[in-house]
Amino acid sequence: MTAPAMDPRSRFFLALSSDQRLKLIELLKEKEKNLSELTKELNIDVSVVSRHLMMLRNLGIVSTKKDKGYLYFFIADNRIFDLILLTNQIVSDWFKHNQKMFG
Amino acid sequence: MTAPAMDPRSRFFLALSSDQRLKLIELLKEKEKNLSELTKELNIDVSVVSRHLMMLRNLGIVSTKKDKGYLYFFIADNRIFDLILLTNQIVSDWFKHNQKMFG
DNA sequence: TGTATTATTGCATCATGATGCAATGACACA
DNA sequence: TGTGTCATTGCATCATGATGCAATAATACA
Repeated sequence: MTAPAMDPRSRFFLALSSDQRLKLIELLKEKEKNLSELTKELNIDVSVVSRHLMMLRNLGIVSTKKDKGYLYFFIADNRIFDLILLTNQIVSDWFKHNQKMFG
Repeated sequence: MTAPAMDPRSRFFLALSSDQRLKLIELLKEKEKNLSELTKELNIDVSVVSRHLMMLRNLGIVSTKKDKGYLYFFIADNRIFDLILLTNQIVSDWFKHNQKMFG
């Protein structure tokens, strides 16, 4: 199942299947930020952060705008937060229901 | 980022990041089915289908019940359909907005 | 103009998901 | 008890995502 043949929805979920990319989305919820700011908050190489952001950009989750020499990243579609919230609820309920497995 | 250390939400999205697993969820929307029935509808080995289903079970998306010698798989939490519907809308709007890239 | 900062990309390496075959276990039923 | 079906798991292989280093391109600014 290579990239271009993959269903866009699967690809979309794949973009969200990373702790660090979810963290990036969370960080951008506050306000738009550039690559350096975002890199300071995660503990990984700037090239990795850049690639994570590229993945989110390619799916329209994140957009960019140039301003005074900085490239600012921001959330392109706020419905992503509804999606993540609903996921939090589903996962949280599941964990409560199965606390024996994780307690 | 290995399995147990991964955020459950990332893991959840990972489970949805596969055409075939999304297809399985779709097939189970109609009614509960067993492994043989599901395997007939996808074009892959039964062992692969079993593993896909296991992944969905581990995240509480799919549950099972034994009945007359068959193991029936069914959707455990119907909110998964809300999630997928919202995703369809986001992805669809994104493609419309960028039709030049995909037309 | 020269230097430092910002962001991306090539490359190599490692980890992990995807797949199919074969073996095994569980179980219904003749 | 023997046989066939159903479902899972071990194993090997391939594809792909994750990561860090280094190089490059673009550009702000002294």
